[in-house]
Amino acid sequence: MTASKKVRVRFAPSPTGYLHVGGARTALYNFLFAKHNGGDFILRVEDTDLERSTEESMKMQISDLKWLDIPWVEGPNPETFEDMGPYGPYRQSRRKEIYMEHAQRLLKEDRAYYDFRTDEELEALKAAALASDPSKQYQVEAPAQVVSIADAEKRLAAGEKAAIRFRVREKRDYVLHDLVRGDVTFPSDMVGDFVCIRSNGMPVYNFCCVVDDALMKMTHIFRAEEHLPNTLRQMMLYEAFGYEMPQFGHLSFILGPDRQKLSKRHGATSCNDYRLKGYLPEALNNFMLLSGWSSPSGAEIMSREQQIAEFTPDRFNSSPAVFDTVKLEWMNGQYLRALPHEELWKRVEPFLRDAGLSLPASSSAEWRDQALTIFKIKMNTLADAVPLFLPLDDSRFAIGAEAAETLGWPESRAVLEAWRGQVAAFAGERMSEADFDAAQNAVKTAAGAKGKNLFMPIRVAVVGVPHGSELKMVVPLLSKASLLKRADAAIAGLK
RNA sequence: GUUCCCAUCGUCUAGUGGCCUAGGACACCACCCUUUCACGGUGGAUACUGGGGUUCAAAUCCCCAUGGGAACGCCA
Repeated sequence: MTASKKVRVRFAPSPTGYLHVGGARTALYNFLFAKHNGGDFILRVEDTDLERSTEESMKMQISDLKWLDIPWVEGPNPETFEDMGPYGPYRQSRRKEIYMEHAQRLLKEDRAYYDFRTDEELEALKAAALASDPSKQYQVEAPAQVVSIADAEKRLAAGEKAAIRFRVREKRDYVLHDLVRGDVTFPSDMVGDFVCIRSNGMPVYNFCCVVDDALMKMTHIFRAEEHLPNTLRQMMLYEAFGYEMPQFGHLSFILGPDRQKLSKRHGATSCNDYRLKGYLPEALNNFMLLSGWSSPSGAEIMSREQQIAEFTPDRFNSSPAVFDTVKLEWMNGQYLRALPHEELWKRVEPFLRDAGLSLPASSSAEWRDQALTIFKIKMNTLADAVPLFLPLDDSRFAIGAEAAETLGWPESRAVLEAWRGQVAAFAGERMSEADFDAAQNAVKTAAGAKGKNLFMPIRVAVVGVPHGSELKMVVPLLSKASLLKRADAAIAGLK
């Protein structure tokens, strides 16, 4: 009673596509809960749906979990995908014998029975029941004469198919002490005799879930709210097996802006989508953490350590949360700007490479540092780096359409020509900030322009557009030859 | 239809009977910083779904209504 067991929690996705943000949040919560309590976080693959589960999906989800830095100590090895841990196998498709043994147990104790009825027969029963009393919810019941185990085995051996159904016996209330919702009372007649093993021999979700959670010694189950009504069946199963129930906590949904459950038609919903869009896993984690849970300290941006330290289930919010991508973007910008530049470059670089940018000067650490200093201010996602770095690629440089107005100003010609002259006269390879200031002053005097009439044309002659980062910061990133070519292009664009 | 869950600014949320003329964050607006755009800073506008109770006192407890959602599968 007093000696508390080691906390064991799991994330149990079904591998039918990418990892969804809702699933990722569930994984995160379980992981943080385990860490907070010095327990273990386990990954179990629920692939009993042969139709939809694929090996490929499992690997994608594992990859997403790795990207999010949510590691598990038992489950498929993240590299080899082979089971690791003492309670395996961790894929339900490989645990069939275990489920069958449990089903046999239920059969012997008359808590379950073989059901040879066809779908059509069951349908007819339902229709008849509804016809006699339409106000009552129809539930499947055992036939008056259940086939004996011995007879059933003979018929099975002869090739007939039967499902194994759990027998819901007495009518009474079941009360679940939910960690998120408090006490929830389910009347037992909310469900009929439900299938444990399909006639094709595959066990069904609620059955596997109980067997696995019990055998894998789970102490707590945090899962999505949609499973709440399932819990009644699971409670019945725990009771029939005599297994101790873990503590449950049913998390509220993540919704789209239309307050419908977040789904593909809302756009980006998988972690992979966000990875591709240039979101940082730290930011996505932090954001998911805060939709459905709040920090007792009121913190918003939280380190992993702080998250673990503060994570307790009494902070769950029982109402659903709309996934606010605008706030996620803000948060990503916060994380991104806080990254050391070497690290930020490592993350930005693949996006620049994928965009086909050629930036020879980026081999210099100093150049990278300078470029990130000025560009990260304008970035919220890693992908935002592409249009920012693009003008630095000589082969991609072009005078943008937004430059037309600036190039039409009367003093622009004088400014551009003076600027070109300054660049041409410059003796070094790259201007420093001071060099640029001096050159700009000279242009100011020569062309008699000041304010935006001065620097906007120059900016056009540097990056191709009139708005952007501070010139004295950008100019040192470009070579003299490059600046010269650009000035020529701008002059050619004059009215 | 039956059962279950949920209900505070546009959004994420704080709030567990008096500290609430309801706090924070994003977004929005204004101003400051800034020779542009951003970043940053300061300030502002905006919410307890409705109705009944309980109580000296209710965003907080109870009931009803309304609205939203889920489950009711040999899907998970």
